[in-house]
Amino acid sequence: MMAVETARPAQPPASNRTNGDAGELEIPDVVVRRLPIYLRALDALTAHGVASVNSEELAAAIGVTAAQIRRDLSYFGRFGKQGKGYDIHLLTGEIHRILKLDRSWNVALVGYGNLGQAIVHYGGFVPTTFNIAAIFDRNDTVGQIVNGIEVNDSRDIATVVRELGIRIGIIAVPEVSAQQIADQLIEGGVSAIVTYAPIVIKAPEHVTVREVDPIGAMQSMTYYIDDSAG
Amino acid sequence: MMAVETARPAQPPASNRTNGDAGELEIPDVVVRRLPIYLRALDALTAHGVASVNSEELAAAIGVTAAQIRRDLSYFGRFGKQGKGYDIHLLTGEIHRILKLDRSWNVALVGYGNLGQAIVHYGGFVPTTFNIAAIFDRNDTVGQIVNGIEVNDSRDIATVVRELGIRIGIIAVPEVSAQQIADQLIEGGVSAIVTYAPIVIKAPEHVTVREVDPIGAMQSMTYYIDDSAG
DNA sequence: CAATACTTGTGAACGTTTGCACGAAGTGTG
DNA sequence: CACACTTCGTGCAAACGTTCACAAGTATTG
Repeated sequence: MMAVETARPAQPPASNRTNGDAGELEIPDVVVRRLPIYLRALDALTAHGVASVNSEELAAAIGVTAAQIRRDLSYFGRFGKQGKGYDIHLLTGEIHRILKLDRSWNVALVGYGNLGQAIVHYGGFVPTTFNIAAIFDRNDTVGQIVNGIEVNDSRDIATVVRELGIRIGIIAVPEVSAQQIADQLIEGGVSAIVTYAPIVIKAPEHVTVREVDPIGAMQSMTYYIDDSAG
Repeated sequence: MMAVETARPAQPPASNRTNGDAGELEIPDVVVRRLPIYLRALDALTAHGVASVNSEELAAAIGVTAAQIRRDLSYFGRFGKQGKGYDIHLLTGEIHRILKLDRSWNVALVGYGNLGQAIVHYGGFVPTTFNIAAIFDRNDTVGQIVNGIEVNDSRDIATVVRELGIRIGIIAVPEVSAQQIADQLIEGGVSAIVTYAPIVIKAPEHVTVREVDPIGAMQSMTYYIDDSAG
């Protein structure tokens, strides 16, 4: 797939670089986006019973350079050990902490059509990290009970989201209403949005938007298909 | 969503830069990935009855700079008109041609679980551009007729894909078997793969792989969520 | 415990991508 | 048809991201 993402230069610790000492560096968004990939590779290694890994091995597993991995991690601290590599358990923990994945996040899903249902029933959600805590739709699915929660009317997004303190939204509705849904989510206090609608969502600075766009991905891949041969 | 993509420095026309004249320039993959976004914005404008647009307006609609749009398009030709802007119909046609979207592509879908079904029933497929021509699965869905085509057994991927001359594959299966599926698609002659499985797919140079990763997107967004308040 | 081997973290070099700013080319009006 | 206005396409420079290469630290072996 492909992503059109609201690029963000990173701001979290953002102690305004007083200089000298250990002034928190500005962390590129590309780096932040790679951390989940490292996490997956580490999980796979753990599943294979490996306990330690060096940057070269990890790089080979992911398909990047070892230098990139070392540099990426160095933005956040010194997690490796010279002559040895990285302790997988420790590194996994550190990345979880960095990404704030060492807690549970409630998520609001808007749109309970084919796609929304596929998302809800997706088993791959890391169980304790993301938890679909509210579902919204407009049609006859409203009122239906799914996974123990009731499908709400889309009109109540802002209210319900605010009540539940939800900070993450997933938009799985047709493109026409996507911007409006985004606005309501933001009004409700959401500050991270994953959208499947193929439009550019406008959002204020402090809201991160990531677009899931398989069609765009395909459209850009055909460029590379060598069609000369029959 | 988010994408871990096999970055490709572009190679298509790739006349090996003899120099001087109009030597086809090496086109950055970032640029190619932005073209579908331009296309969507242009479509939206057309739907609003607009016939002509300048780089500044287009940029505002997408959320990028006007210079970037002009530069991106300049890689492929001179589609604008000074003092006037771009003719939307013309530009749309050019981008379609560039991305080879001025024809129909058959696509193979592997995995007919919740996700696969959502993909098949997704109305947003530009009707004539991408056409799901083969579906594969392993379970009891094999033999079922969907949209006029039969669900095939995953074991026959390479054969069927080759017979139908399919060049694009979508992987919507659990992660464990994803690499194996990719291998079979490639064996069948596919050279573009969109995968929803959260693993890094290994593929030869000439195959483009784009990963659709909503979970990764969420995991990286939590980094930016300011959780200090409430 | 000295010598050898390994691997990190990072300064500096490099390559890529973005944005500025302006000449050239077009439009439109009186 | 001359002049004012608009907007593209692009040379150039700055910003950004990646990779090289090596000093410094850690492990291992005889």
